[in-house]
Amino acid sequence: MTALPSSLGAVDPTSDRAVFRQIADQLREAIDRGRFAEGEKLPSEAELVEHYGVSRMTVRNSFSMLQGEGLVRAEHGKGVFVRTRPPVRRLASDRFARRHREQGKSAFLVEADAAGGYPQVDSLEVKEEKATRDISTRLGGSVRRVLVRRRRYLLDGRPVEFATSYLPLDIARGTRIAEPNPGPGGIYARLEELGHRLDHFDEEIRARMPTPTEVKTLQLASGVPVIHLIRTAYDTEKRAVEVCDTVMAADAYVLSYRLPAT
Amino acid sequence: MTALPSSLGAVDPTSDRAVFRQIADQLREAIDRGRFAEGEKLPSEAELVEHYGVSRMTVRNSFSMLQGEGLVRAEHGKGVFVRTRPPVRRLASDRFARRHREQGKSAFLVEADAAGGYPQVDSLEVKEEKATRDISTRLGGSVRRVLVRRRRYLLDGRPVEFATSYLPLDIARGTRIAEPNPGPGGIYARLEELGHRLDHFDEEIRARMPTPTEVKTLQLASGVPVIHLIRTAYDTEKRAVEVCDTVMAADAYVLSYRLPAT
DNA sequence: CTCGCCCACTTGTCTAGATATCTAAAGGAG
DNA sequence: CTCCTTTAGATATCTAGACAAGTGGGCGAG
Repeated sequence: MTALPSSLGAVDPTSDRAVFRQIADQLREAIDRGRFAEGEKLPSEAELVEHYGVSRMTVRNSFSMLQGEGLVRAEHGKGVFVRTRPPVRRLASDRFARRHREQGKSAFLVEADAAGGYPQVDSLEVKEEKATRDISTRLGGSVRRVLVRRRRYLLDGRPVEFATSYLPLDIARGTRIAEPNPGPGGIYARLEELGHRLDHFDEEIRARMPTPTEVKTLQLASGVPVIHLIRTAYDTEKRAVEVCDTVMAADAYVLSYRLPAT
Repeated sequence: MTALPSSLGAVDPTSDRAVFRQIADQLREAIDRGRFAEGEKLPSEAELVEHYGVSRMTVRNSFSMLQGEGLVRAEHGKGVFVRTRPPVRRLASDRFARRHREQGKSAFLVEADAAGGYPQVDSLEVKEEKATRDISTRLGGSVRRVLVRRRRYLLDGRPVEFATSYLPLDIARGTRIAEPNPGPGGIYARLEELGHRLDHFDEEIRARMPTPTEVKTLQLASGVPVIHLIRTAYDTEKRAVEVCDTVMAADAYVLSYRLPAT
């Protein structure tokens, strides 16, 4: 029973609750109560082994619980730290409003400015592909090949969002939309110039754990889910002119919508 | 190298990638390819130990990775199974439309009917409490005490959502809203009868891993995040008349919004 | 003083067990 | 036939230790 800086309690080996859960409970509560501040290092495995008189695997099991809950982050060779919350991006439902496009800014830049962060876009890829069944359905059902635009957004150097846009070839081929940089106001501005006046967007939102690919692309810590948003843009002719599939680091986003009560 | 039903490959102990990751990769790919169907049992730990020639902890480590990704679910004494996706509830942005209230149905029942499931509401609790700073701010800043309505929603017997509504006392006290069953059309219908004609709702959406309490309340499997939705209802006088804090099992929901392009 | 090596400390990975508990099916008592 | 017990097989928990690998500070060579 060494004197740990936080003076954690003891565990009851005869309890129904597994020892590693009891240890996790105590650490969780200490974090919640602020005994360990954001970014602060927790006691090392060796210290907890000695304090609780348990095996190292038991302590590691506790840490892995807390990691799964997104409470802590382990750094090889350094220690286990209380996770810090990154600055969040607030996505308002008016982010695609025409008035923003007319100022020549893309939705991402508008948001980043508001949040005061430093925005970047990378891994830009533009090409033609065969549409999946799902994308084809969302685009109206008769679309076979599509123009695909992939890009990753970073805020203050940290990747936060990975987006893929799909557009019917008869609309996008040979236009500025098929170029890496579509120009001021983004592809929505170009669509309107091409005569597709936008009417509304449908957004579908899911949340789930990331795939290993997404963990790499978004550099996600364990215990951080992703928000999966699929947006379909419709023009005033009721035609679906774009599907945008977006995967966002859930700890970096708050989505915000306004619904009429009528 | 026993003949496993799925004939998984071998691992390379000299590889940079940890053995338990390689095993997890192979199982993940087998699941993705449909070699193991939804709900199907994976090979037991003992079988994989023999197949790969590794220790049991290594296999368990692989399983725990897949569990964290929400891909599989372990059942004590039975085995490890590919997770089945529950029926999802699609929450449309018109779910609070007046026309639904006027039919005397609450939003949850309207949705459940559409999905063909069997809806239930339980752990109903109605009482007065001191407002937290956050709730007070959302209700306009000057509210000290609030009426609190807590309830849990179940679909086909499975808990899917836990919601807490906060209403200013000067609006709700002594009305039908303060009773466990607020009557046809729910509390929004009562608010309108009380002269608070609803104008719009603001919704804030986050996704994160559940707290231990939420895991219990929603009976969440590991690797399932929650969607945290905070809705504020405004009447035509621009007054916030209700804040509803909702935690949903993310694997049971798809949220859907329609945004005007203007 | 600076650079590079070494060392202490940390987490990551893996082994080889032991015991507990849960499940489901088989078998025996009534 | 029904009900209880047994048993095999499954996961859950825990121990004790080993080696690998990343981090950062100290120290000695130059």
